[in-house]
Amino acid sequence: MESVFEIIAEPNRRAILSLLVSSQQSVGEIERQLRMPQPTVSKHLRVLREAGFVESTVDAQRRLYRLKPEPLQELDAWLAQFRRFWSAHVDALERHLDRMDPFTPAKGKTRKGRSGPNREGHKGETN
Amino acid sequence: MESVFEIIAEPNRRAILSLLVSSQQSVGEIERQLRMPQPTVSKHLRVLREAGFVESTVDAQRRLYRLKPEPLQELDAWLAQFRRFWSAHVDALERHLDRMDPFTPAKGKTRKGRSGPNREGHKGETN
DNA sequence: GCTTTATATTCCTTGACACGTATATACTCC
DNA sequence: GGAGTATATACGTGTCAAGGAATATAAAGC
Repeated sequence: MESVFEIIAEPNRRAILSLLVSSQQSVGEIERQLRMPQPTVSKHLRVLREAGFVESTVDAQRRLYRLKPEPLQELDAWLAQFRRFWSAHVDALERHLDRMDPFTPAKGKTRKGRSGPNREGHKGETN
Repeated sequence: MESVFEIIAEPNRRAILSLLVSSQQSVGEIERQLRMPQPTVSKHLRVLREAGFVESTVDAQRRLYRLKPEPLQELDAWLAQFRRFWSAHVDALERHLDRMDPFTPAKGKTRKGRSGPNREGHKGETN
């Protein structure tokens, strides 16, 4: 249970994070809004806390939990390497479609069959 | 094994994705570059393919795998909800530091003290 | 057709983790 | 100080996925 990625793999934890994005919440509030048993909430909060996703503040018997940005930024940083790719991909797709159908009325969808070669060295068919 | 998040929780799968971002690769090339057993590569590729992260192209006995953008964009979309938060957080942190240490030479910016109340209702100490 | 090369799949074992239930800790208020 | 409230932890259990080893599928070339 080390990496940022494993932490957010759990749906309940993602729900908690999404809930905390608006404002800090006590354990009880999370429990009620997400309709999950209190021990479950506490356990997930523990994981999130130890991974640096949240921090807690004591208010009498309550603990107020709020988000910390660093781990999510780390995730964002990992994702960054793919952004270049997918913008390039959109361009390539557009060129590809252009080649296939020069008469597409831009945003229209009346595409017809094609006959030209693939871009790049594709030698077979997509699975 | 449904969600995008569970898919990328696995380190080897992330390695494969990172490898494919530069260009498409055959199973053997992935196997050699990442130094993992071939069945492992094939199994992870299967997961990635079924989740839409990659697609494959047949080239004789080889299969060339390449990235598909959609699942990663979905991840990016989820992350988007937190971006607002963490830009706000940077501002808050700066105000906080201002308050704590008025004399920090902080990268050339002379910080001055302040006196206003905290934002939000913090009532205790951070753990 | 047989061998080599490339990839996929099956079977088995193991470990991690999420959950429920029960209990512990801690604070408040009367 | 005892009851009530809020949160954390411990323990036992079931599930599921990752890994290794062996094998299956399939294409290429001689």
